[in-house]
Amino acid sequence: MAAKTNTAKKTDSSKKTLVIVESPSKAKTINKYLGSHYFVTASMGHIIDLPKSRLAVDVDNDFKPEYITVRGKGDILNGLKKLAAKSDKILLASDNDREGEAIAYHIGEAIRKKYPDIPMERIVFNEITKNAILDAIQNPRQLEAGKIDAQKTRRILDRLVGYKISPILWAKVKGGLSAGRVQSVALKAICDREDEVEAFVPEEYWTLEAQFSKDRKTFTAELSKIAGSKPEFKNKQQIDDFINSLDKDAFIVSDLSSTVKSVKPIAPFTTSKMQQAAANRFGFTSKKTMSIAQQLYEGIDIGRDRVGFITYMRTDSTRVSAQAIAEVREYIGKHYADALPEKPNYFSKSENAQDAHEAIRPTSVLRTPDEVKKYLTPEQFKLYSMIWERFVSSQMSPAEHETVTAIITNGDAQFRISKSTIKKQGYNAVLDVLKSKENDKSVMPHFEKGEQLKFKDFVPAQHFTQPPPRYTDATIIKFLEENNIGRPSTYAPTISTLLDRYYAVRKAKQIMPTVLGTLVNKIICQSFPEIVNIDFTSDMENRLDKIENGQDSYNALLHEFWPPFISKVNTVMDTLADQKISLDEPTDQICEKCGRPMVKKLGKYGFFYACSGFPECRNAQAIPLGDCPREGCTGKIVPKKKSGRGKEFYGCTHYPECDFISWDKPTEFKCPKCGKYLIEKTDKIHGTYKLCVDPNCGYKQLEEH
DNA sequence: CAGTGAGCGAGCTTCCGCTTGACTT
Repeated sequence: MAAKTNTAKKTDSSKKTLVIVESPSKAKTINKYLGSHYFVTASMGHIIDLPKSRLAVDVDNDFKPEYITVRGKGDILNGLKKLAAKSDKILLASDNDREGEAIAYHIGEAIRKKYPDIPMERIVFNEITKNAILDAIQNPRQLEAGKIDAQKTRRILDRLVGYKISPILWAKVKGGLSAGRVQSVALKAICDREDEVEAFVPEEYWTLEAQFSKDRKTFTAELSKIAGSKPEFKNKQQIDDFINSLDKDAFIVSDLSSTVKSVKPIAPFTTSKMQQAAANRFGFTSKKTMSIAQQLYEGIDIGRDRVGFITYMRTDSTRVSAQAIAEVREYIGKHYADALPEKPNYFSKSENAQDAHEAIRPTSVLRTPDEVKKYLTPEQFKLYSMIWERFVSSQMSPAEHETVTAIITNGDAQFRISKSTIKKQGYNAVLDVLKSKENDKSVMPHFEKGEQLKFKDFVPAQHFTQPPPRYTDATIIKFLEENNIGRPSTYAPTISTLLDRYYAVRKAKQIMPTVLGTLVNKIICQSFPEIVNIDFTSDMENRLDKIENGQDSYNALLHEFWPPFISKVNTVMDTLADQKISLDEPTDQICEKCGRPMVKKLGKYGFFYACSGFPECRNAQAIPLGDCPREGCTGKIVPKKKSGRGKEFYGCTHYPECDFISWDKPTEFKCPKCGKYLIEKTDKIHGTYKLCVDPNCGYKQLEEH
């Protein structure tokens, strides 16, 4: 009897508790906190989902979804089951948000099918600290049906929209195209902006500055008002007339004022803000930013240890753990004592943040950029420095700027000159960017009120109004985030989708629609205006919140949405004519074989030049990326592949007469030294830099920043 | 780590949201 109890006890204590999280890096960290009585492992995101190959939603049967194990995730699921068999308890610890709840539910169900008796609990934490994890384990809860239902509804709605509208595009335009709740809104924004750019008519206007001398120095004031309103000069005649109307001996300093402005530091990074800042400061694409951030998150070798440098990089929260606040306050107190506020700064969270993770911040502020530079690639260093600076500054005191302004009057005309100085550096002390801006070079002498000034010259300047800027990675992400469309994990992939489908191209950071993108957008806007209206997603989110709170049944939204939607889909499919407008774009190339003009076409591998005489003339050419650098060769460099597969390389169109060949893709830039094209290289010492194709030339252009 | 030379135009596709490596000389 006693022996039996003993055995049972022994078996029990030899079993462990299984903790399942989403990210393997997170699993590693938590493993360190929990020790040997726990298995901590990762699901790597969703493992159960709708199959990719068919709709898999029974629209006649209450929208019952058909869920399967995601392709390629079978091994992970089996691994989880194996660990489950060795465990006497399972803690479902996926992220604390709508998707995480669904992941927990799916994993729980899959394991329960095989091992119905292992007890399971749901635990959540929104920071990866030892205390937070131990606290979560002490306070398990049940799965939240509302969240799971909300996720299911979201998933099905997106499936119905995407898989019902895309086939219309296949039928009416061409195969392989796609539409969806998120990508189609992004495409519409890009097309709308292009329309504005095209419709824009620049208007001429003139501004006026006046130069004076005082104390043997020249200073400049700009015309700010005439008779109390903003000056408007449309042409040279108008500005000349105005200049002639002024009395050059009547410039009087009429007013002096000074204002002190306090500028608060901004919140630490969320995903979208980090992507925007990295795009604006370093010109990184959002894809590149995320890949570098992933490296910093997963860990960098420092000596014999490997540590994660930043917290999780896909987040919509600006929240910071108490532990990190304490650490950064101690750091600020030591290094910037006069910029340590009495209390920590808190930043309100965005309305729709699901708040499963902290803000993006360094895992330890003690790893200063300078100290860890030697472990990082140049690009990792740039991104890490930016994250570190933003976080430290976010917990510092405001900066104070003083602006002194003098108003100079002449009749009813007012000129002004102002100069800003930093009174208190505050959080700026830690920001590299702003340090360089400090030396304001404008001259501002000391004035007395009523003083008459010694006039020197007028400087009129011609300007033209500028069109609105096209979207960039930074601004399209800002647009999506502000309208709560898409999530931190999808901003970068959404841009990639638009580029992969050839709906848009990126030229010198600007995102512009192609002929195809414009056509697809036109069809969707005409046939499904409600889907690409930004209210569609916010209305959906409101309904999902109600489902989550139990105020709405999970499929009421789908029952309302579906009948008018599918009837519209059917009508459009039956009535919309094939889009016969040609997607071909004219070029200035002439066909070498028959002399007809070549056109730019879109094939399944991207754009190419083809003879406009197709099918009589089947001449086709790759799009040249630059001129052949060989001395005396008039060929062009085009992308090539070994029998259609493998890594792309670049060769001369005059092959085999010219055998120039290279792995390096030409950039759009020309060498300022010899005129041949530049290539881009990345290495550990210089980061990404441009280089002349011709090693004999040797020109090298390192990136600034 | 080195390695290199096709063809596209009509042919089976697609969503959003979680998460990382992986096709195979």
